[in-house]
Amino acid sequence: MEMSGTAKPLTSFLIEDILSAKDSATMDGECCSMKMDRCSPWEEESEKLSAHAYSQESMIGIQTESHTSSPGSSESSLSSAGKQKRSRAAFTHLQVLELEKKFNHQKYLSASERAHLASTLRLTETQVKIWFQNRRYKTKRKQQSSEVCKDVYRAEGLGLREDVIRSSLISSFCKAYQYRPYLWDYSGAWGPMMW
DNA sequence: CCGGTCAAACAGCGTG
DNA sequence: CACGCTGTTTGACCGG
Repeated sequence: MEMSGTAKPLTSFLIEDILSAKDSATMDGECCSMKMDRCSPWEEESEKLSAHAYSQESMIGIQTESHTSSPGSSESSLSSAGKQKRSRAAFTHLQVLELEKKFNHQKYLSASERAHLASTLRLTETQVKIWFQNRRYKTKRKQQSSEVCKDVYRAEGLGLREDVIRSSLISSFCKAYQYRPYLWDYSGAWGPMMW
């Protein structure tokens, strides 16, 4: 497995900038206990996202202690109590944004980069690892499906024009990401590539 | 309320 | 053993 491992730590200054500006007020107070799914600093700005992030009240608080960054041990707390419900943490706007930025820079992280990113974002290393794993898989699937789409549309029998193809792709993209505005933010990878 | 969609977490397997 | 890939499960959101 080749790790790129050479990209500059673009994340750090961005995070520190934003955290120092926005975060110190909100995040340190009620979230110092580090329920990671409760620590969105964007609460007042994005009702949808915060609703998503904070609706975890009803969920079993399995994951809340998990960012002591001992990967594998704390996160899979299904085991501990036998059969607790799996908790599904909703990462904050900021966390996803920075993960996306990092991902656009490099698709693979070395262990040290992952640890650094995890601590910067106040996630566990496992969460970062899984996020990158899922992200790579999603990117791959999206590429594959968009290629299939193009192939289908380019089939001569259909006789569809380029603008029809484009608007179709755009509309599906819009639909897919209407609730995740942060995903519009990046300029790399498969963003422009799709059209 | 229901079905579709997204995404975090997980399981299973392969690789070095 | 750690990590990756792939597919699945699960929980939350949205629109109809």
